[in-house]
Amino acid sequence: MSTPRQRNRRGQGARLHDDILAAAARVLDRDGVEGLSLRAVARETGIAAPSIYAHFADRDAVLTAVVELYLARLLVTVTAARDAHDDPVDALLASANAYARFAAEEPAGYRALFGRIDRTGPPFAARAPFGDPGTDQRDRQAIGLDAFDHLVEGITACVAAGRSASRDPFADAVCVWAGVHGLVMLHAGLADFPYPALTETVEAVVRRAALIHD
Amino acid sequence: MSTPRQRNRRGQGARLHDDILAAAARVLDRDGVEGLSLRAVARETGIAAPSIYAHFADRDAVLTAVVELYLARLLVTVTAARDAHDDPVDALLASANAYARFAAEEPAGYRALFGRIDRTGPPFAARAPFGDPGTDQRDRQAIGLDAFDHLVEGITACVAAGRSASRDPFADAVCVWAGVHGLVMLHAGLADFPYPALTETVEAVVRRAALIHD
DNA sequence: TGTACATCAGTGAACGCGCGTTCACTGATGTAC
DNA sequence: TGTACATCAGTGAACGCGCGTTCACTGATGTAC
Repeated sequence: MSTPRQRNRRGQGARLHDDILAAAARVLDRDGVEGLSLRAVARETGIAAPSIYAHFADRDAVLTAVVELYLARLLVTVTAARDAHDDPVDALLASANAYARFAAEEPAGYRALFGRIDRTGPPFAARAPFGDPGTDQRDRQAIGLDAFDHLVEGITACVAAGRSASRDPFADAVCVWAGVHGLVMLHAGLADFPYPALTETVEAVVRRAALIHD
Repeated sequence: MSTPRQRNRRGQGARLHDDILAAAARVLDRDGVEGLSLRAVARETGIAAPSIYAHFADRDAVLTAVVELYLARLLVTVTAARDAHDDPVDALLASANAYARFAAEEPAGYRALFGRIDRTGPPFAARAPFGDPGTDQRDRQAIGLDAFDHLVEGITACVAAGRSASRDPFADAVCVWAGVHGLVMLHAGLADFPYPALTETVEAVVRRAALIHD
């Protein structure tokens, strides 16, 4: 951003927060997580680097916020795709495809998501697979976990409809997730490979991993 | 490495090459690809940073060499696991498990492998799926591609033995690879999750993706 | 056997860079009287 | 309506750091005579 921004009016300072976030998302998408420096974000936003500190504690806070934003958008996309179908198999396939397409469109964000979750707290391990939504502190991992719970429920719904032979929806959800995640990561990390079409491959992976029949 | 090394005798300078490589592999394993700086490698080796330039052109060359070493070791491991079985299904499952275990043991190396291949030339796209071993220039990607060809052949062997319903071993090999890759990457990126046992999950993923029956 | 010398393995100091972060500041905007 | 002032949004210069890389060098090892 070479055009210098004009300063916000009084009381509108919070706007810069969102501008920084949007700029950071662009930087992440363009240069990857290792290119996401405070100075790069400041350049992209069109401000001086120290201005960021009025809105984010440090570089890490910016990265965390970008990843949270990405995760929230991903979740909305997947949920919308799922809710567009009544048939549980269609819903499962549609959400998997939405997930894969979203991740494939912004691979750097997707990679950052998993790189980030890595370094944070215990809540994943602390929660039992289906456990305890009472003491749920709604942080990023909990949101991510909810998404996984949705996947488990999606497979369970297929079983209930007589369309899946799964006898352990949790374990099979791990297989589905691994397949889709792996597909996305392969495409992102190894772009020059004669892959079959993404959509068809996602469908095959999900059908097989989730033991869909008929 | 706080103990200063004693210099090699004349004619033995090439030893440092291997020492640097081994030290770089340790650094990669410990600090990840972003921690693999020339100075960190020099510290780990017990030499001054400029000494590296006698053996590697630049930082990138060190990283490339480490990744090549990693890939070569991975290939040996997988091939050995495969060759220990006569039954084609057993061979397929064993090689997938060897792959996954190796990757899970050195996740930073595995990640670096895919991060590296990314940024290099066209040979993956240039080669047709089964094409043209005549003009094969044997570089790193070609080696990686060979590994993928082995996977395709493994599935083909299962089909020939009447143990797989695959009608497109290439496409199904992509599914298998994605599943195993995804599993490894999930474990590496999101360690705090109540995964089922890795070996069982790998086996389920491979059986389903490769359409193994009986 | 002794000595002068070439070679080789490796070093220490220095460079310029981009980074995260701090600090004291500036100048426009709104408000109290 | 005018003016003094507080507040707010944002800046510019500077810090110390680790980095990749360069350069001229050192000192042990082997070799020619």
